[in-house]
Amino acid sequence: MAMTEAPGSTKDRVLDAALASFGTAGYDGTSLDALAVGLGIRKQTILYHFVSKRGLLNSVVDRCAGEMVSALEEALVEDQPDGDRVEAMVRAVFRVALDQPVLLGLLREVSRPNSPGAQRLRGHLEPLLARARVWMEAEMAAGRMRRTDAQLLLLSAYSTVVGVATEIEVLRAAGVGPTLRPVVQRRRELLRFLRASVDPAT
Amino acid sequence: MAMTEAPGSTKDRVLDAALASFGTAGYDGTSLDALAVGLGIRKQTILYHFVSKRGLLNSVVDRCAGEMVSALEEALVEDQPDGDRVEAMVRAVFRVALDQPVLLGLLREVSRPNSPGAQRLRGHLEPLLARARVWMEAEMAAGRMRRTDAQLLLLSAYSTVVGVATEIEVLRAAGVGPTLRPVVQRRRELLRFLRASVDPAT
DNA sequence: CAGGCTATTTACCAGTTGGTAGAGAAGCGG
DNA sequence: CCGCTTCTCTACCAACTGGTAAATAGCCTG
Repeated sequence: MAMTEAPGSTKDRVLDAALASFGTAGYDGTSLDALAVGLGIRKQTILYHFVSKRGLLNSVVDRCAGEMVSALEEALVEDQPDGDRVEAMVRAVFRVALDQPVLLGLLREVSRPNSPGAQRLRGHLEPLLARARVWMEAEMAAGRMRRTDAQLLLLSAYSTVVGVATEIEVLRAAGVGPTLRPVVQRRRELLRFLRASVDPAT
Repeated sequence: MAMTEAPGSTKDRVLDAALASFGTAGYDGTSLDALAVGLGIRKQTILYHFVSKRGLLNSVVDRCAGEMVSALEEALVEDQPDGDRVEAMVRAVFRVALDQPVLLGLLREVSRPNSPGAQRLRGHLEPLLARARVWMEAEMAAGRMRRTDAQLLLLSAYSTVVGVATEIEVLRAAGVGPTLRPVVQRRRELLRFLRASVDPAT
C-alpha cells in the first residue's frame, strides 16, 4: 500500500519544488532538468514518479486544490450556527494564501484559458462552487441576501483572490516589501465588497 | 525616416501576432518558429526586426503600454471640470480591455514577479501612477477624499483590472460565452468599491 | 548602371527540451 | 538463495529552442 506518502519522501520533495517552480516561473518556464538538479536527483527519477511533465503538473494541482478545498470545508464546518459564513470562507482563503504564497502563484498560472491543468483545477473547484451557488440562491429566496447573479459574484471574488497573488508580487517588485498590511487591507476590502453585494437593503 | 510603421507592414503584423501569443501562451510558451510559421514568414525575419525574442517582447510591451497610457490621458483631458475623474479612468481602461482582450492577457503575463518585461512595463506606468498618487493626496488634503493609502488603493484597482482578464477567460472556459454583461457588472462593482474607498463620509 | 540601404531569405549551430530503454540496487517474503 | 517489486541511476535521442553568418533580391539616389 502506498498511503499518502511520507512528507520527506522523494515524491513529496519533487511536488514541493514543482509547486514553487510552476507557481513562479510557470509551466513552460519550468524545466524538469533544472528541477532535478535543484533537488540533487536525476530527471528520470521525476519521470518515474509522475510519468510525464504534464502528469507532474496534474499531481501538483491535485494536491493544492485538495488543500484549498479542505481548508474551505473546515471553515464551513466549524462555523457558528448563523455566523458570517462569507467572512469565514474569505478568512480561510487568505490564511492559505499567506501560509503558502506559491499556491496563489500556481492558482494564477493555472487559471489561464488554454493552460494545461486549467480544466483539472476546475474539476476540483466546481463542486464547491456549485454548493456555494445553491446556498446563495437559497439565501436570496429567503430574502436574507440581495438578489444578484450568484455565479458572477463568486467569479468576482475568485478573481479578486487570484489578483492578490499578482498584487503581492507587484508590491515586492515595487520595493514595498512582503508586508502583511496590504494583504490584510485587501481582505477587508473584499469583505466590504461582498457584504455590499449581498446586503438585502438595496 | 521610419515613422511609426504602416499598419500592414511585416513588422506590425509580427507585433500583432506576438501580442496574441504572449498574452495567451505566455513568454516561455511562445516560440519564434511557431510565430513565423503562423505569419508565413521565416523566423529570421522576426529577429531582423527585433534583434532577439526579448527585444520582441519589449516592443510589444512598449506599444501596449503606449496605447493604455494615451487612452488614460485622453480620458483625463476630455474630462469635465470636476466630473468624476475616477469614473472616466475606469471607463477608459475597460474600454481598452473590451476592444483588445489580448492586451489584458499580456498585462497579466507581464505582471508576474520575475517576468521579463515586468520592469519595462513598470517604467511605462510609473509616471502615470505617480501623477495619480499626487492628485489623490491633494484631494485628501482638501478633504474631498477619505484618508487612505493612495498607493495601496491604486494597486487594488490595478490588480482588479488584471483580474478581469482572468475572469473573462474563465467565464468563456465555463461556457458562459463572451458576453458583455459580466464585464459591465465588474466595472460597476469596481466603481462602487472605489467610491466607497474614496467617499469622505467614513 | 553603380552603390548603398532595407528587407527577407537559406543554411547552419550549439544547447536544451521532454521522453525512452535498460541496468543496478535495495528491500522483502518464501 | 530466489524471485519480485520499488526506486534510482546511466546512457541516449529526436525535436525544438533562440541565435549567427552570409547570400539574395528590390529599391531609391546619384
